[in-house]
Amino acid sequence: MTRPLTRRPGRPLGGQLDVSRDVVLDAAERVIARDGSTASIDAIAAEAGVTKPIVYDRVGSRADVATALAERLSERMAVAARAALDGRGFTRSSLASFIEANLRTVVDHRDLFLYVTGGSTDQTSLGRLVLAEQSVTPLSAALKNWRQRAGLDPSVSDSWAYGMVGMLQMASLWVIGSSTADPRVVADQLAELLWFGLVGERRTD
Amino acid sequence: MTRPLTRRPGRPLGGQLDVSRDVVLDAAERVIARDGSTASIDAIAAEAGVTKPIVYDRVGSRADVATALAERLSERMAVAARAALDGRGFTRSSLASFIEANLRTVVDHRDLFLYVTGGSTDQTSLGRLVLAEQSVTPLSAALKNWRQRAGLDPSVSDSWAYGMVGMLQMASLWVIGSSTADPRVVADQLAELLWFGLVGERRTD
DNA sequence: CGAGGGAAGTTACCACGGGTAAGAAACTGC
DNA sequence: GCAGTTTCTTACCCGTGGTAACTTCCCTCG
Repeated sequence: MTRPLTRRPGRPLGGQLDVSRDVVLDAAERVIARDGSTASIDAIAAEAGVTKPIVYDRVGSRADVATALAERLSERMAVAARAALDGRGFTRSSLASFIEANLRTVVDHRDLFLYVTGGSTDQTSLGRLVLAEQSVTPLSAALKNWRQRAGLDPSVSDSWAYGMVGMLQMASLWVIGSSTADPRVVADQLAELLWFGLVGERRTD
Repeated sequence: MTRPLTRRPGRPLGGQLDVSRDVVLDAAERVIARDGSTASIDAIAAEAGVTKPIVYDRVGSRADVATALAERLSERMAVAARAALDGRGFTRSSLASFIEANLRTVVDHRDLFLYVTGGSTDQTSLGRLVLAEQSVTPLSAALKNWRQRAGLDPSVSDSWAYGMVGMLQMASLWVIGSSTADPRVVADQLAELLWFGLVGERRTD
């Protein structure tokens, strides 16, 4: 009766695991930061010290992992944006700060951003929409609120929110990939465009 | 000496194939339109009546296929945009037409758009940048030219071009996925934003 | 006209990633 | 002590991108 050379399936000898959903997501972030945005579920599980089915149990499929990380990233972006605004009113300068904070957050989490906006298996692009909506929804609400107070047509809020988020995402991608684009300058130029429009003359609000 | 049940590798009996790069890309478009944006290389090859290595010989890797199709799509968008403008000057109304033409082109080629902007294997998102640049480059040039003539700072052209393309892509994605968003309305609202800016009062250029 | 060599394409294969099924040890309650 | 459940692992399946091996055609050259 020889012991098999390789262990057969079965619960290991150690006690109960204490691997929460957040521990798995933390591991995912670490491995993405270390190995890039192509991190596999296996690698994430290994980093968390567990195996693949645990990831599926605690978080879900790869798309679910991406969505969960998207929530973290957009939350971080919101925090940075709030810190940059810091009670200032809605001005051209504060808009530039808002954009710059978003760009810098993406630069600081380069591979996480790429993982989240990048490839999944099936409907990748529609998955990207899911991420975007986490930023779009509050932005749309803020725009609608502001337009209503100002006596302007609030129905533009959705289009504008999607458009602005898309603008930010593409600018982030550009800044990430280009060595010449400076976040501060890009943010200022995009603020110029959004604030005054293509034909707007420069004012000093 | 029995003949093997399955053919071994080897050149087939028929004459020379006449499958050009464009034939493969045509097949790719058909299968994407039929089966959705998750079409595999195998499926593309089968649709073209050939096998996988032919696709690699004529076009290249999956990323190369996506890039080639991106060229086709952006060319089609440019054609539609030119037709929509049709010699009109640069006005708010023509801007709306330009945006609407782009949105409608994407809607008409829904799955092709998703294939092209969607998942590849490695650096998906950076691949998306490659697609975007096909639209960004001419747009940036046009913006720079126009700003210079108008005596305005032309250095914003790159930021603005990337931002506008990102805005268009995200709006397209939204329109594709939403049943309520109407291309004409969205285009008009985005034109409003881009033309006058967030705080611009409405004029009637 | 026959042999040799490249060109052209097919089959078969590999690696790898997402996702799941089967199974063994450890707890739990009686 | 012992059945039943829980918890986790190993092992597996399948699809896809990408490539190697190999066979046949065809053209050229002696």
